[in-house]
Amino acid sequence: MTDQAVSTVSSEQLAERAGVNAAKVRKDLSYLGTYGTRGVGYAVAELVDEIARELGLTHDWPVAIVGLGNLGHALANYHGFGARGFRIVALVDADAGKVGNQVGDLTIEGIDDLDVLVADRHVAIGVIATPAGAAQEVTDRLVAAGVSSILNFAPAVVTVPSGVSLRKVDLATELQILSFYQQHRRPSALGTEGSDHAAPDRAGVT
Amino acid sequence: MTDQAVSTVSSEQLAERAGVNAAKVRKDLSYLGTYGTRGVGYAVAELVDEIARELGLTHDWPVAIVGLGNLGHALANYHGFGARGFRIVALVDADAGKVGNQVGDLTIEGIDDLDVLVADRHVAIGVIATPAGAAQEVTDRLVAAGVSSILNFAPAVVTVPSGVSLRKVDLATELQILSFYQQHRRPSALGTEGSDHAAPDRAGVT
DNA sequence: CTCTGTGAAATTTTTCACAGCG
DNA sequence: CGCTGTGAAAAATTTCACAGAG
Repeated sequence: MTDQAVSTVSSEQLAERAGVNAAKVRKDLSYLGTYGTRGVGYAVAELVDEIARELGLTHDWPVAIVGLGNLGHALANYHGFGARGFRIVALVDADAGKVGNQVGDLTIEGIDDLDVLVADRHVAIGVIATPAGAAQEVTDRLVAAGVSSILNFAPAVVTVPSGVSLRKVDLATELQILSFYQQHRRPSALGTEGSDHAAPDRAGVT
Repeated sequence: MTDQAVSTVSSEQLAERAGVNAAKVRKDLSYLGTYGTRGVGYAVAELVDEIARELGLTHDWPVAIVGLGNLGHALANYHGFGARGFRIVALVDADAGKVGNQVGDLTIEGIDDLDVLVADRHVAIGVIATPAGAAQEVTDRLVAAGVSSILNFAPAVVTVPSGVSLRKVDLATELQILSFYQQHRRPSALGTEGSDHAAPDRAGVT
């Protein structure tokens, strides 16, 4: 909407785009302390700012990616990160054959440099894109080095100490969820603008 | 647990591994119609079978990946899929320079062959790994060709007709969620076995 | 008039707690 | 005994519905 120079938006419009109830939009935004204008709606620019602030996107979060296989490369090249304030500051791989290779602006570094590099560049978020077998060890090393948020793409369950945030993206799980719906496809479908298992995630707290 | 030849498991044990309450495990499993044995627990093999059946993993779901950039390659090479019954049967890209390239066992095919290929190989699930700009068009073509489930990795919102399942994995969103927790990090952390925003997804219905 | 902000109601989810089976 | 299955209670989320601000 910002791109389209829309200046204000109603809860009804936001609700339609998000596929939810308008009351929910208003209730949720009310928790942000965001004030819309009665009779008008929400100022788009203001709303974007307030949400960015609440999500911590006004801070700068240096990210390190560990594991430069296909997925690691995909993540390293992914433009969406920079656009939302995440700065990739290090690419790390255990394979000596990859160390020294250039990926975009960055050079792949060895896993032995992890400690130094995390400290020097104030890495806040570690992304695990290693094979499953290496995931726990890499996680431990990242945490030991001071990283407090981990995003795990490896198909392995890893555990972290209390106080460290952990999220896991499991590609196969996503397919399983689709498979579940395919399996239970209703004879007559509901919904207006298409189906919607696209709803975002739930999450617990540390 | 199957790998470790564990024969039975209690709701308490499952709950600990999943990071939830034991009563929830029992309640949830009760909806499956799965019967545990009182005083003993659940038979691992039986539970795995019943869950697989419920999720539709006993069926064979042919998958087509569209867009063979880094992410597409990562997905094509990702072993977790086959392990859970998803068979990748086609790789499609619009770039003539990529068509004919081999990735694993498959050869990249042109987007113009999409219709034929979806029909011939009974593709049930389409994975979008294209740039954002191409996502909606590719989705439309997949749907027109008969694909009824879409997993969208492109950083773009796509819409599908009613009756088609859609999920979106947004890599930047995952980072934003971590950033939110980092921002709101409690001075004293809770939880025993580490934090847990690793909780799975919510989902709506078609 | 329109559209927000929000108490209150409705609904859904989660947890408790315990009867009862093996 | 130990652990499931499940009503009932508790908690959380979502929706309703409307007073009131602009």
